[in-house]
Amino acid sequence: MADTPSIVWFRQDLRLADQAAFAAAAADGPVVALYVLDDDAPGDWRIGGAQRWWLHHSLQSLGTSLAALGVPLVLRRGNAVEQVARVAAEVGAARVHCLSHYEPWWRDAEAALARQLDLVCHPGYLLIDPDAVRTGAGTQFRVFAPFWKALSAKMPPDRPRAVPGKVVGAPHPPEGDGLDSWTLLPDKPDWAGGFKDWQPGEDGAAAALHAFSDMVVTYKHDRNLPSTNGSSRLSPHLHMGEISPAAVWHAVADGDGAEPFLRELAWRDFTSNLIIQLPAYADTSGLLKMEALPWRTGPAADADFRAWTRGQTGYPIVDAGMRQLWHTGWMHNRVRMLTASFLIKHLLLDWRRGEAWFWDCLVDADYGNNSTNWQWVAGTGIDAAPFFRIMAPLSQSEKFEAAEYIRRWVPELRDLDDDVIHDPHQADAAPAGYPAPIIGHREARERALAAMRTVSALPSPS
DNA sequence: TTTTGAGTTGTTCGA
DNA sequence: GTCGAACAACTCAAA
Repeated sequence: MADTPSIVWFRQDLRLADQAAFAAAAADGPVVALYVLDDDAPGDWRIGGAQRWWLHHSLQSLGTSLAALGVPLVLRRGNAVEQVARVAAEVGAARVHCLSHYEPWWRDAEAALARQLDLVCHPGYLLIDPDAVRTGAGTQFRVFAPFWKALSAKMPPDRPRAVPGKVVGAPHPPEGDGLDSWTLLPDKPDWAGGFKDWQPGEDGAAAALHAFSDMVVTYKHDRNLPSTNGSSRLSPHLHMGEISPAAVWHAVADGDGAEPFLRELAWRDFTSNLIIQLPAYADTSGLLKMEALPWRTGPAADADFRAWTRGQTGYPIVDAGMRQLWHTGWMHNRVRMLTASFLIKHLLLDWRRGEAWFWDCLVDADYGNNSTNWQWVAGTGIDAAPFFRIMAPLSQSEKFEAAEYIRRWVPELRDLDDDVIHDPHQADAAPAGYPAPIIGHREARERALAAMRTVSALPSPS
């Protein structure tokens, strides 16, 4: 064990258990723990408002856990490459350990740092190293089904490792910022009051996994019902790396009926594969000809967008979802599809506007997942859905039994019966305070189909 | 190289 | 009410 310290560079891996970079640094000698808030490198995809709330609490949790081991968490703000290099110079670090991350700005940062110091990138954000899942031709997959087949053949992942038993802090840790000085929490107004059911941090992640492990059996069915608590709600914990996907896999894989959930877990891996192949996927259609779609713009379109963000479209299931998102930083997955489809198809607004809104509002906002899912709904992605798949919000609301969900998030409709709450205007049951539908379903559907046809008729640019 | 089968999550219409 | 067919066209992955 050397006397010179090593740095653990934390990013979306804010945990101590099954954290290969932390374990490696602890084995190397004295440890300096570092987190850098870099708002410039990601450009428009800097951490959004809701996730900043989460980050504050997760860093607080990590800092407490590290302090108990005698290692302060050093906080720096600015260009990540510069800050990591500067701290390495300040403490005379021999080496920097981190987990690999796959957002384009992180891949750039890792490459830049590797040129100027001894950077060791460890696996652990995904179930498996993206390089390890390949087609027969040696390329990375672009279709989920064969990707899943190839990935699951290499499962299970290694058993998660415990927190290292022996950790020594560096004798003279560098100065850092105070967490409060970053003002990650909302102030005026404090819109995070509805976030109180979340428990960010490694302990909260473990508790969420424990709670979910009994529900895996019913996941396949219940996950589609917004009124039912059938989701894992692990997404923000996984995004922040408060728990490893390997730990999640092992907690549920031996139970009955685990496969549907494990497939969802593997989607994180798949979307990381996609953004490695297509780094600009959040900004550019996977199908180039889709860039010619005639999105609505102008004041009327902007007003419709505002109505969508505020949950004032007159479609109860859509409004319930958008309000849940605003109040809790999370939205049920079925409703994410419905609200996204509504923005894109019914309102004919560019999918990137919705993507950016979700990015700012979701505590689980993730570059690969968010872009892949929006492009899937839009039909612009490389895994394009058929253009005629236009979700019908009213029939989906009935099919997936969303009445209680609507009552919870659209209190104006609280007193309506199940048979009218999905479409109160049709039954002439809407109370005065609830807006009329922003557009009729049939009319919207036909407009969307016409718009899609204009690009389908075009030759595909090659 | 060519061929073949398949692709997360749907909706509408008409028999 | 239930059921099957139609809704397009393209790319990917593997044989």
